[in-house]
Amino acid sequence: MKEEVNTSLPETERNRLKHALKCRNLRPTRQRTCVYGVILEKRDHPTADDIHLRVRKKLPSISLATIYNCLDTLVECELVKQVHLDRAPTRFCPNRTPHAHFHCRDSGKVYDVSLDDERLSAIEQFLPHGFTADTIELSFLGRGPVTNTIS
Amino acid sequence: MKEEVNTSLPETERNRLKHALKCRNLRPTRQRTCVYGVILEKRDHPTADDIHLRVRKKLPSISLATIYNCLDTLVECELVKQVHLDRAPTRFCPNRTPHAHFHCRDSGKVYDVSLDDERLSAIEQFLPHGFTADTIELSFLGRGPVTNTIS
DNA sequence: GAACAAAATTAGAATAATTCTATTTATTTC
DNA sequence: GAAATAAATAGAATTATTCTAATTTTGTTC
Repeated sequence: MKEEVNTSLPETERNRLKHALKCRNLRPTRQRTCVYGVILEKRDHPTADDIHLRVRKKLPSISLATIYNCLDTLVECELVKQVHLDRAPTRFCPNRTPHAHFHCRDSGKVYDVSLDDERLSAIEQFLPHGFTADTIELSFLGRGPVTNTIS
Repeated sequence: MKEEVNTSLPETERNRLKHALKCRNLRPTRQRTCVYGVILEKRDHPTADDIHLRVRKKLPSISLATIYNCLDTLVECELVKQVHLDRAPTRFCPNRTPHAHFHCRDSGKVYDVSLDDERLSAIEQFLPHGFTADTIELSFLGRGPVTNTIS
């Protein structure tokens, strides 16, 4: 039995997802759509576990294994990027434009740092002859701008 | 009882370690010395587990927890860097000069990609105003130079 | 639209990485 | 050399991720 569940993914993104999946002979299942929706909804670099908690509000029976499956598919489709910081669980990011990440030691927050074409190609040129990269990950660890505190 | 074990760390590195530890009021224990020695010996970006196996040849009773403790200390002392690739265990690298990492999809090998001052400061300038980073991690995922294969 | 094949999901177990806790051992300081 | 502190230890605990085998869903063919 197929229940209709609103996985509330805006038209543009839904089409982007459908298209990217179709190119690879994969199906836009409810689970994949919903996982993608949740990642787009709150762009705070959630872990698989965070995503599981959020998706369960819409698809209460979804398992963590499926979350990982869906995420792997989305990464394959280049709709989502993985972020590897510290000895911490992998985080996921739907920002498809070239960008780096900044991880604040104080707040734990992760910020996107956008990279224009010039910067991106500068980085690509770091590679010695014979090496080609399909994925570049750049991350900073430090302190972000001082936020107001009660002092 | 103190057994003398040769942890075979060359003079220069031994001094570097001693100095870095002293600055932070930490002690150059046999375990720390040996872990550092092993990391310097074979610069293949080993995991904590790899390091455990290697150190045990010299200090057979050392525990994995101590390996992690020592590694954390060495990272704190800026003698060792952590490398975070994929959803894989953290690797450790004794290259103290600025460099990026290249991870080969085919062989799984990790290469250091050295960064001169110019490149490093170019990267630092990516950060928006108000952000300061003490650690920068840049990694590439792709294919390395083709090695000879039996075809 | 029934029947089959292929793809995807599922629960839960298994594995593996890392951290924690409580105890023991070693080192420094007085 | 005793007290105080730091570090190491074993092993348990926790957590992240993967795997397995069974079930459900989807797509295709007749």
